[in-house]
Amino acid sequence: MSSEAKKTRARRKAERPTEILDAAFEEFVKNGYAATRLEDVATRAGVTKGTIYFYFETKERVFEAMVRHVSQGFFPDIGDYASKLQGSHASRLQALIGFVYERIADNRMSRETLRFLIAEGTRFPDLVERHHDEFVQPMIDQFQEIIREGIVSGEFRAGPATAFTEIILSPALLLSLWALLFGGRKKIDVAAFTDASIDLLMRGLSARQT
Amino acid sequence: MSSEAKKTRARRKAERPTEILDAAFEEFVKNGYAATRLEDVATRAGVTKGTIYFYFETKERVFEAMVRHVSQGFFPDIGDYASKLQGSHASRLQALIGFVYERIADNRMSRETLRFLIAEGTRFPDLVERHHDEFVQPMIDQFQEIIREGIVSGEFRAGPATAFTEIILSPALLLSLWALLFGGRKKIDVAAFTDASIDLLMRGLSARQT
Amino acid sequence: MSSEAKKTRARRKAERPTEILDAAFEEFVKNGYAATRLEDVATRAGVTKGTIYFYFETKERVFEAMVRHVSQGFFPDIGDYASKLQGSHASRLQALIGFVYERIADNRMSRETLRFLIAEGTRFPDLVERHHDEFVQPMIDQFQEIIREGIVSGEFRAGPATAFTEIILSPALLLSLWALLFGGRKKIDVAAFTDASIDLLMRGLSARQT
Amino acid sequence: MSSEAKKTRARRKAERPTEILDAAFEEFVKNGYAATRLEDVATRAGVTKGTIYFYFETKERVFEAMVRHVSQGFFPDIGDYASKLQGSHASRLQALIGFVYERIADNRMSRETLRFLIAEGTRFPDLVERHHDEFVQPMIDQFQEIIREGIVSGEFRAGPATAFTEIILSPALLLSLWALLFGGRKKIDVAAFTDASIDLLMRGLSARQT
DNA sequence: GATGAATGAGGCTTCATTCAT
DNA sequence: AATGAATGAAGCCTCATTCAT
Repeated sequence: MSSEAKKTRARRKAERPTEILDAAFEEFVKNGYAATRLEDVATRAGVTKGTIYFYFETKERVFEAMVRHVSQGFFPDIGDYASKLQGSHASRLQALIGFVYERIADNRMSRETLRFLIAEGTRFPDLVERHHDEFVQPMIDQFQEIIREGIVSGEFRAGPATAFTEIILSPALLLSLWALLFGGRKKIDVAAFTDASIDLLMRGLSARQT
Repeated sequence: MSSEAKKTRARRKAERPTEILDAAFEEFVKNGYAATRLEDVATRAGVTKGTIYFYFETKERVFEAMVRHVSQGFFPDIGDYASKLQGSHASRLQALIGFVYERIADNRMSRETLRFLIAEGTRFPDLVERHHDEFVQPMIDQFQEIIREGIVSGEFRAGPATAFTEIILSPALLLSLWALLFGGRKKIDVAAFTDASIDLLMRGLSARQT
Repeated sequence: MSSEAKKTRARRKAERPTEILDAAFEEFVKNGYAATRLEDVATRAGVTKGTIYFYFETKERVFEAMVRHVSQGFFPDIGDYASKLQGSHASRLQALIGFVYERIADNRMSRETLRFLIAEGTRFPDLVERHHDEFVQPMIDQFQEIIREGIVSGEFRAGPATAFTEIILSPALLLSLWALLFGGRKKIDVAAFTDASIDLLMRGLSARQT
Repeated sequence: MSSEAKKTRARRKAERPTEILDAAFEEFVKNGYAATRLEDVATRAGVTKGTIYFYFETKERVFEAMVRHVSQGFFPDIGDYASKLQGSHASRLQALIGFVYERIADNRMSRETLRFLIAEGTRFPDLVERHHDEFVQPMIDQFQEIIREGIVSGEFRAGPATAFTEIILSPALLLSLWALLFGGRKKIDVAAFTDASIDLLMRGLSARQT
């Protein structure tokens, strides 16, 4: 008997929505929002169409719930991580950049969520808004804070880029987009790319010449 | 009699495909590939459904032709522009970055093309491939060349980032994505952002401390 | 409550394909394959368009299934019938000819199936093949056998026609075609025609002068 | 310069309708009435769609004209042929049967016309009517006459089949249908089949035993 | 809770027909 | 006479959604 089969009915029931959303993620990734059939989602989740409608009102709600569901997974605790960092502001910034690049840019779920937001953002503006408020802005704020403190401490210079902390995220975005667009064909060495980005950014921000 | 009606049949015919593709661009931007009805494209172009099928085989072909059509407009001559640049490598690099950021990142057609490629790249892999070969790679090559020469001349240092010239494009991508995702809501001052990016990048690349 | 409405869902479902195929037969007879709209088939069957597509993949599949469906009805047991025949070979042959002429040539479903095969055989070659193997060839074989035995027993002469048993079927075909082409306008008395054909054929095959 | 190109404009013009109908025949044979596109007919005829509409009002008229056109070719003069026959009634009947079987049953145009009439007879009842009156009935009448005279002269017996002269045509129909249905796959040796049919029929009709 | 048969609106595509040139 | 661009009605097929069981 499989571990799946061993589960109690109550336990299985509680997991149904999650299973559906996981299946939805794969199907929406494969075909995009409009071209995905709820029937295929159901099949992948091991249920039937009707069951999906028991848990979700419409296809749009499935999509929204799916985006929320996968969003939880890939960025659990940047605040947590940031608060535990030690050392100079420069080293903390480096660590944070590395964390973001590897946890986000190089993460399939994060990447495909970005695709969903770009592709369907017009249809689902709330999703974009939410994503910005819950993930993007806090991330920027973390960087902002370290940089501001670093300037105060004299490690970083107060250049114009400090007004656009987003710039620090941009290489990560490029990494994501590259993967979304060129997939396996034009691979970028994430670790090397991250190191190069950190080198460039740190030097650009630094108050002194290394 | 409208100016449209005055045109000869032959002249009208020659313009029809372009008119259809322009209309297609607007409709695909508004709704995305799948949710766009060719009937609406036709109406916007001032023709009927059947006429579209006289010029294009399928909806997919319309989409592909549309992407190719708009792609021609927004990046006519980066090689041209680059070859005319004078002065130090640093100043030439700055000029090129400014050119790219303003002509591409801050251009609606370019931006929406990026959305098309991200959203529908899986369905239209040839389009992505083509875009890479004709636009992305040449752009990277231009930057590559200036940087390499700048290193030889001693203006730039041979840091790890020189192996990932794409990084220089990344703030421009962020600019594009920001516009695609947050549209009018969270505006970024393009000029100031460009200046900040240039400052950061130039300082990061520079061989000496300013 | 109609008797239809009383039936359980499961029972209704089991009958649906048959109901659809019966309706399809009538519509395809009325308009031919291409000019028949699946919507009309649906209406006649008391369902909607979508239901047809729940049971059949395409219009072509509906047509194929319809031909198979009606084919089952009109020729249940020629082998059965032939094996039960008694008496001289001549009388057995006569009985078999009568059976074929009345059950097949004078049967609307059989006749219209012949029209389908002639009209759409190019588009549905498998249907023709199948029809030949399951109905035509076995029928010919039955005649063949009786004639061969009749020759051995001295009842029939070994003329050249014994190599073309199909000839015996030809008056039946003419009967079918006449009905298909001239319908009610130029009626042929089937019984009299059958008798005349039998008379002619039997005399043509017979070894002695009557 | 091809012989085609040498023709005067006036001469070519006079042949246009014929060329169109010849092309129409081939296309209608290939696809059937409904599935044939006038555009393809035009292309095959070396003209454009508009030209067809210059000569014919509608697709239906093209089809009707085409059937009439090909009908003229394949049975020019059965009356002529019959009137020239010499010898006994039996030998004249044999000759006529042979003529019909070889000129009609074994003729592609005749055969495909039969298919057109069976497939589209419901849509074009006039065509069927016309065909019956101009070709079928005269043919039957010819046979009728010879047989009647043969009975008077004592060559044929006055069996029931003499009331159904059509029977004599039935092997020819079978030959046609076999070709229409099974095409090249299940070939019948026309000459041998004709001989066998004649043998069977003549013996069936004959007043004496051979 | 779950199923899956049934619905029907909607969109892509085809093609006979028209008509300005 | 001939062309071929343009029209628009029509039909196949899809699939989100419903609901009786």
